[in-house]
Amino acid sequence: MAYELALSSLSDPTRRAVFERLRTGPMGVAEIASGLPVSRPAVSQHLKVLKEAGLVVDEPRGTARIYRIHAEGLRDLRDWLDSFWDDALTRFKDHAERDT
Amino acid sequence: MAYELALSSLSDPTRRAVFERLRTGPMGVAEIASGLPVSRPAVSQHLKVLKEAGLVVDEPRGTARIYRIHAEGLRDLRDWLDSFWDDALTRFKDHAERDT
DNA sequence: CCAATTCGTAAGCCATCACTAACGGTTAGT
DNA sequence: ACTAACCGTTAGTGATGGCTTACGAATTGG
Repeated sequence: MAYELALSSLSDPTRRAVFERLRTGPMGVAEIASGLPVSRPAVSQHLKVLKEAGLVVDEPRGTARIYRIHAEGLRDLRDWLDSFWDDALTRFKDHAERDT
Repeated sequence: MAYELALSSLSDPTRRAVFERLRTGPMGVAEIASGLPVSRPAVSQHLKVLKEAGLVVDEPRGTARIYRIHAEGLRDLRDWLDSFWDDALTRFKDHAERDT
């Protein structure tokens, strides 16, 4: 039901870069921005989108705010993709049965 | 390596509608357009994008041109998503071992 | 209490993209 | 050969969205 948000969120290259940067572990906004060719506020905006899509979670840590990947947010998208394989298999099966 | 194209292609709602319309089976452009709130050329443009992303294949059939889903085009995207689960599991494992 | 650090937000600019309308090409049938 | 059906492409327009700069909020440490 929420795979649309995950798709639109991950469609942007910079946002994917932010997301993949978190693969190395949780970190703050400034640390994410360093190493990316965009400003810190831009990263903050991207994180907001990723958070609304359920792909990241944040936690206050002093003055900083630590972000980390929330892989569960990808579940709906994954299920949606899998349904196409099921359809493809069913269609292939029907096609095979039609030849008998 | 081509999951970026699949993501950007499926990020558009209308394009997703076109893609899901083909779930019911192969059909022509006019048939896809009927039932969608956009014009036929718009559908044609979306199909071009989906084709470049390897998500659909087309085949001439008289004056018509039949499109159908090419599920294999989703494989790279699927693999990419799965890699995040692997990372999540590894991270969880490391976290558990740290507590021992 | 004051200064420094870290971050989110608002405003504005610019590029990208989806959409329509009009045209041209190709095939099937008479 | 002519007509009809089906489709792809182009040009132009309007809207969406990402980026930067500037500002304000919250917390830590001296």
